Amino acid sequence: MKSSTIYDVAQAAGVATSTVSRAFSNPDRVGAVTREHVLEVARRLGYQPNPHARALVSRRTRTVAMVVSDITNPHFFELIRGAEMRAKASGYTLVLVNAEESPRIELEQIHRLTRSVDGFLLAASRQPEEDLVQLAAGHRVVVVNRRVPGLASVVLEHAEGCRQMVGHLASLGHSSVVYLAGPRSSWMAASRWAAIRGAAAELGLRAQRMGPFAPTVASGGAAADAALTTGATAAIAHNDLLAIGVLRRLADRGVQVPADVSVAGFDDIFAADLCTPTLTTLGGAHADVGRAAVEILLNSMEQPRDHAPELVVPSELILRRSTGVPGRPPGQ
Amino acid sequence: MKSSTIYDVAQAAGVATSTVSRAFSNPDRVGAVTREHVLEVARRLGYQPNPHARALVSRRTRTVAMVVSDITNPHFFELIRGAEMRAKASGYTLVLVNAEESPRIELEQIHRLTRSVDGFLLAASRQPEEDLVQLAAGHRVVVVNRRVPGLASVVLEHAEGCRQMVGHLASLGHSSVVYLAGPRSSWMAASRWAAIRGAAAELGLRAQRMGPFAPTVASGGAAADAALTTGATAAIAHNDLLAIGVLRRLADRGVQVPADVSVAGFDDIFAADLCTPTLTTLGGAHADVGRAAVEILLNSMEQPRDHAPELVVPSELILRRSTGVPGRPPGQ
DNA sequence: CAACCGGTGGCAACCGTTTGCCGTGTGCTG
DNA sequence: CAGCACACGGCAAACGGTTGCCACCGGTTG
Repeated sequence: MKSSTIYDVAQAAGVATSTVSRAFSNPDRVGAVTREHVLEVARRLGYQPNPHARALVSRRTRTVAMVVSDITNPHFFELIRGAEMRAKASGYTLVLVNAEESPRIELEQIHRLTRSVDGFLLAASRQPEEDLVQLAAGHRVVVVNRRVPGLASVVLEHAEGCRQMVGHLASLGHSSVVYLAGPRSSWMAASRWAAIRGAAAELGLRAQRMGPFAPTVASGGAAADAALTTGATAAIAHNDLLAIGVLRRLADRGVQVPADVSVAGFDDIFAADLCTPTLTTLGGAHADVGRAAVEILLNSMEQPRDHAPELVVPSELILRRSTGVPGRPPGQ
Repeated sequence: MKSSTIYDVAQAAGVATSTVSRAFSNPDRVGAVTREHVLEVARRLGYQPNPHARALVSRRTRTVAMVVSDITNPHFFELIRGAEMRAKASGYTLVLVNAEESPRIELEQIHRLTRSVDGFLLAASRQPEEDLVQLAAGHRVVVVNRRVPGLASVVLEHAEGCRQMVGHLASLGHSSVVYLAGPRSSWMAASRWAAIRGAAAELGLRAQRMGPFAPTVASGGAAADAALTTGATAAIAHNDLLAIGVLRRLADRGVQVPADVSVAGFDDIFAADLCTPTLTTLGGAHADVGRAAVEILLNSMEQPRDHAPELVVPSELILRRSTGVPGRPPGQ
C-alpha cells in the first residue's frame, strides 16, 4: 500500500528519474513516445507526485491562503466560495485562515504560513497600511476589499455606490444621514465614510458619523441608539449585520422603519432579503471578487508584473423596504 | 532576505543541524542549556522551519482538509469556524474543499490532497457508504453529520430532536406531517425521515415524505407546492434553506403560516431568526461539531485508536413563529 | 567529410528536515 | 578504581522530487 514514487516509475519504465519528473512537470522536454510510455506506466502504478518533495525544491506549493477578518461574517462566504472555485480550477488548494478581527492573529498566521503557501489573499485586512506594504515586499499578496497604493487589490466598487445610496435617500426626501461606522482599523469604514460625506455635501444633506461599532448584529443595539440621538432620519450601517442589529433595536424601541428612520447596509448578505423590513443595501458579485483575487495572484506568479493591478468589481444598490420617504408609513 | 535554515542556525550556534532540529521537534533530547542557546540563536535569525522539508521525512503535514458538500450553505459556516479554530489552536492548518454537491468532485479532491494533508473531515459526504469505508482504509477520516459503522464520526443529535419536533407539532394539534426530503444521497435525509416517521407512528400522526429536493431556497417553491398537495398541516423541511424557500412560496400563494400550515427546518442558521415568520428549527452547537471532529482527527494521529469514536453533540429544538396551532391565527 | 547543432536522456547535486546510530564525557555503582 | 549506564551531540542517510549540465545521436551545413 506504500505509495509509489518517481523511482518506482523510472524503474518500471526503464528510464531515469529525471525523465519521469520531466514527463510530468515539463512535458516538452522529453520525446513524445518516451513521455507517453512514462505516463502510461505512472498511471498503471497509480503514481501521484508528492507535493512536499516538489515544493521543497521548486519553491512552489500550489496553495494559496485566504485570510479573512472574521469567518463568521456571511459576507465572506461568497468571497471564499469564489476564491475556492477559482483556485481549484487551476489545481490550487485554498487554505482558510480566520483572523478573528485581530491584527495580531492575522500577522501571526501569515507568518506561520509563509513557507507553506505561494501567496496570500488578505480580505478586509486590519493591518496598518505600512505593515501591508512591508508584508508585500516579502510575500505575494493581493488585498481584497481594500486598496493599498502599490499593491495588487480587488475591491467591490463602493464610492459610486455610496453616492447612489445617499442620492437614493436624498430623493426620498431625507436631509440628514448618519453613518454607523465599522472598526477603526477598517479601510472600508474610512473609505465609505469619505464617500458618504462627499456625496452628502454635494447633495446638500447633513452627514454625521457615529461609532466605531463592531460589524456584528450584537453591536446594532448601541448603533441604533447612537443613531437616534443624532436626529438623522436615515442611518447607513457599515454592513448588513450591523444594519440588521439596528433594525432589531429600532423595532424593540418602537421606532418605525422606514417611516421614522430609514436604514441601509452593505454587502447584500443572504439575510438582508429576509429580515423585517427587508434591507436596502449595496450588493455586488462577491464571488467574482474572490475569483478575481485568486486570478491576479496566480497570474502574478507566472509573470511577475511590474505594475500591481487594481481591480474594481461593480456593485449594485439593492432597494428594499428599509428605506422610504421619511414620515410616511410604509407601502405608500 | 533569503530565509534562514536549520543549517544557518546550526552554524551560528556552533552545533550540528541535528541538534537544532531536535531543539525544536524533540526538546527533551538535548541538554537544557544547549537548547536554550539554539532557540535563542534561531530567534535572532528569524528561523522558521520549512514545513515541506519537515513533511517530506516525517510524513506529517500538520494540515487537515475539510470537505463540505456545499460551501454556500450557511449551515457550514459555524462548522468550518469551529474546525478552523480548533485546528489553529494545535498549530494545524485547515484546507477547505467545496464538493459542490458532487460525489465525483468530492472524491477527486480527496485524491488530489492525500499527500498534502494528515486527514480528512468529510462533512455531509455524498459518497456511498462502502466508498467511505474504503477511503478510510487508506486515509485518516472523520465523517461529520453522518454515521458510518466502523468510522469515526461526529453528528449533531437529530433522532431525539426529530422526535421532539414531531412531539411539538402533535401537541399543537397537528395530525399529519410531511417531510420535505433532502438529496437522495444524503445520509441525514434518510436518517431524519426514519426518525420523523418513527416518532409520528408513536404519536399517532400521519407522516409522508416528498422529494428529494435540493437543500436550497430555490427548491423551496417546488417543495411548498408538493407539501400543499399532501394536505398535511405541518411541513418539516430538510434544512432551513429549504424551509425558508417554502415560507416564501407559501406567502406568495397566500397560505398563512402557521395558521394554515406550520413549517420547521433544521440547522438554525442565522437567517432562521430573521425570516417571516421566524422559523422553528432544530439547532445545536455546530461549531462544537467542527471542533470535536478536528479533535478526534488529531487524537487519532497521536495514538491510533482501535475503536473509532462516534460522538453525538446535543441539539436543541428552537421554537419560533413558523409553527403553531393549526387553524388558529398566529399570536394566540 | 568534418564541424556543428538541436533534440533527448541520464547523472548527480541539491532543497531543508528528521532520525537511527555511534562516540564521548560524566557520574555512579560495586 | 574499574566498569557501566546514561545523557548528550554529531554524522550521515534518507524523504521524493527538480534541474543544471553533460553526453550521445542522427541529420545539416559548408
